[in-house]
Amino acid sequence: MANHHDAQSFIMHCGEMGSRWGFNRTVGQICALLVITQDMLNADQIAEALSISRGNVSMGLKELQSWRLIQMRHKPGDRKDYFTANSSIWEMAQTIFEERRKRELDPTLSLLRSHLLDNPESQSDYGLQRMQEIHDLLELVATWSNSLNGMKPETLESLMKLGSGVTKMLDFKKKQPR
Amino acid sequence: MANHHDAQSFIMHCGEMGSRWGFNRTVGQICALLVITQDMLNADQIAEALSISRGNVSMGLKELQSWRLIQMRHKPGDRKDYFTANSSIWEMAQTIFEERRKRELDPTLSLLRSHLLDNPESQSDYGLQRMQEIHDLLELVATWSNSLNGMKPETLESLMKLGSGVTKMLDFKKKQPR
DNA sequence: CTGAATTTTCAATAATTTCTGAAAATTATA
DNA sequence: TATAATTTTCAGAAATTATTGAAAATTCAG
Repeated sequence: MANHHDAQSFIMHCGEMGSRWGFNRTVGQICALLVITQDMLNADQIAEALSISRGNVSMGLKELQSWRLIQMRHKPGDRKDYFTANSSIWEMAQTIFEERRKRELDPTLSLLRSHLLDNPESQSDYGLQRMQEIHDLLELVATWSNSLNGMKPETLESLMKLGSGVTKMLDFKKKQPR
Repeated sequence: MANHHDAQSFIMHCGEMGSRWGFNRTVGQICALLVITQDMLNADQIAEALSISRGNVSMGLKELQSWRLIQMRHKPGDRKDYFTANSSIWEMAQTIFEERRKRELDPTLSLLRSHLLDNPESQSDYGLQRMQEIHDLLELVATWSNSLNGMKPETLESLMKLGSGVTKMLDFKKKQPR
């Protein structure tokens, strides 16, 4: 690690942002550390590097595994568990996206679904109408985010690079259907 | 409000989800209440409806205004401030999206930008390389999310309805450049 | 200007979340 | 199997965040 200061400040930043990204400070720090470290690290090394307790590292690693962001490995002749970031940044981003959908959208979607099923006479009620709108929006976002999941990094990248061009593409497509 | 139970359970749900969506319980509840209520409400009515203190309502309303999700209005001959959700569900979703980008992406993007500028010799360092990758990804996501901002609800909707079809469209575009 | 109506602020406290570290559980080695 | 190495758990402590409510500030009608 050439510039220790940069690494350290990046890790601390990820700790501070952690809660905004859906996990806590320690989890953010551990994740950052594993992402910018090439070697595999064991729990003691992580605790040492971040000055946090062994128990906290254990919980953090469990959380990161539940997010499918890190991988456990073993070194021959070493009984310790070693950890490393799971894959490319692209794939990690996709995973985070998917996990967040599960945590932030799906519960609400299922609540709304059941409410709306129980109330077929929704037309009349303003509140239920709004809930229907929210439901439809979330469903669309969920479908769409699902379709991102399957995409290869390259596809995703070229799609994103279109940026605002995507609007133009839409118009283009409309004028020349398949 | 035809079915009081549905409304209440939706509001409570939004309170519980609040923290996952980037605000706290009360803010989630106030937002939900204003979204499914057709009439404008004043702070006392909100406090009453949610059984929370007047002070808490005041802070929650301020927060929601900073998210640009609600609007303050006045009734003739009434000195109280009245509040209502700002716009359509579509537009609210766009706003939330944009605000979250500002809070969850922009700070990291700017940290990374400055680190990478300070270290032109990044090639050699694994950590800096990874930071570069994260930077590029975030920049792409930010650009792309910016392009969503300007879109009309209809455009956004038709884009989303494409769902996974977006991949096919990409291929199509490649084969027939402009 | 005065004072009533209203909103905002903020210190105190309640609630929640995170973290520690020692004990319990697990796993591998001899 | 016994024991040493390692990880996990979880009760309690620490830190953080949310909430209350009373006091301060603001706004406005007369």
